[in-house]
Amino acid sequence: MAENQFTKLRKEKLAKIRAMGIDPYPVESARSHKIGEVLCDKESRVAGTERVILAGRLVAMRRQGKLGFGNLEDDSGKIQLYVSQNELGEDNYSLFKLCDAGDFVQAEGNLFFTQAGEYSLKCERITLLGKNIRPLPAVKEKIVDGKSIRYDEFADIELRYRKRYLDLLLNPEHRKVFELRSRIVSAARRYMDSRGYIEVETPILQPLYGGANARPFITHHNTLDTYLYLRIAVELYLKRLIVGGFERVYEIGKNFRNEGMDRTHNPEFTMMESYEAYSDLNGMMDLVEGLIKHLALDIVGKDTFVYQGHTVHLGGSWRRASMPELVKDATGLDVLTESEETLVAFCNKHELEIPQGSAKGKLIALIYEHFVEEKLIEPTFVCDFPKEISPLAKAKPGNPLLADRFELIIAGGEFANAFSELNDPLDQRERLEAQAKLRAMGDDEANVVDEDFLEALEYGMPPMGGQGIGIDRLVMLLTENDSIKEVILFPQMKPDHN
RNA sequence: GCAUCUUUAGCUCAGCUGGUAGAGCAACUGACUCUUAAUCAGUGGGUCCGGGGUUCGAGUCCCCGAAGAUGUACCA
Repeated sequence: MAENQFTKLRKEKLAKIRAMGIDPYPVESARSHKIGEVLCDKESRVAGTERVILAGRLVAMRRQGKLGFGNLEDDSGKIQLYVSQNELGEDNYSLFKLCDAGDFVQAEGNLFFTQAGEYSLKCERITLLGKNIRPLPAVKEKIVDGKSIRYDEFADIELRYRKRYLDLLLNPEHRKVFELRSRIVSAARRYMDSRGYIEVETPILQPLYGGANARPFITHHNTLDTYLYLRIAVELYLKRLIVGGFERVYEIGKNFRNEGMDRTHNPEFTMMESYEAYSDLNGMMDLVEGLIKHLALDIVGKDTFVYQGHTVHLGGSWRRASMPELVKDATGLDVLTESEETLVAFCNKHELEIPQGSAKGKLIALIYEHFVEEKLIEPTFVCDFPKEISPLAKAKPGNPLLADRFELIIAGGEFANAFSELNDPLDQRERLEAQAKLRAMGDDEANVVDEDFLEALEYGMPPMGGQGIGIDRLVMLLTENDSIKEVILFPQMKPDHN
């Protein structure tokens, strides 16, 4: 960014400060209290003679000649500084006069109430800890009846994403979203840990990618002179760990999918996947429902959320429904008994675009997605997916056309995906080879055949349940944000050419 | 990807049927020893998102492009 009038003036101040023999970026600081600490027990602190040293960012200045007020903020709170030449002496006060809103300072003195009754630090010494040379956007705040009214709010959405540090600094409600995200993720870890799961880390750079239908990012390793893929899912590696004898594993981490970006998609996003030996689809429903309810009720503290224009209730017992029945209720079509030709005709009639190489299973999913999914507002486990589009899931007992799989739908969107995992190595090979044929026919999101994974299965894998939850979307719901960019600190943005 | 809207000072915004750019805050100078959106007086500050075009004249009209938002299609 080019130098502007502001940075030029502040660099001149910097030179003046240095000419006074003061280092504007000293190594040492000596904070005795966080601001939040001294905001408690105000009366007794004022009555006593306790000296405190506070440190933080100067966020506002009100100067009047040989007296001035500033607001000092750290991550625990904000307090007013009372700065007078009488207390500081001329030299130190002249340093204060060179300070700007945005500087980091250390202030030493006693706590007192001003004539206006505001709890403040009466400064006896101001030390500069870090000079600012680019002014912060001038947001002003007034407290009326305990509620904050902000003027000239830093509100430009694009700037908020591109300069997230300013958003966090100037918009406390956005900082709270990320604090809550952090608590949600750590609570999810504790929830899994307390159920005997161990957290693992598997490769992000993979020689083959798999575990989902998606196009990958490709990168290159110089020393190996080989192409690698950024993972699109962790499924196949976690299953290898179950083969290796771990019975309960989970991973929370980034996946990368080389696809479009919009309100609910970022190219890199966070998933939690878990696998549990000797469990199955029902076990996964209990796990997912228990986890999300715990996060809502115990961490966020409520069970009703407004999301994407809908009011969603997470309390109560969640509905478990069958995809073919849902489709039948919505369209009258019995997708299990109707012929593929009938389904094609139905899709054509409703102008649903049929992807290349779609067989019956894909048609059923297509019809479901258009006529059912977006209408499912309250949490619903949609079971009985077509087996054909579930290449890593076991067949449903008693119905070879269906998979023992569910997706959790809330407010018309997918929040989790789970199966009774396929552990028959020969069946798995057939399914992946069928996927490879789809690829050959032009479906570039179909799975690839991972021989190393198939070999692992051949050594034997116990029956198990596995699930994946999209963490970003869960945080969107739990923080009531309709855009994924609001819950990712640094969302992917196109280069800014201006 | 397509459609619509937005882009003007550091921030938030105004700018009419085309006439040569404004406000508040921030900044700077001065006054001010209990202010708190401090106040008062004064001053400076612009690639009007970028590039073309029409016109005597374009922030404004037309075309191309960029970024963002929203809707829509596909993927979590």
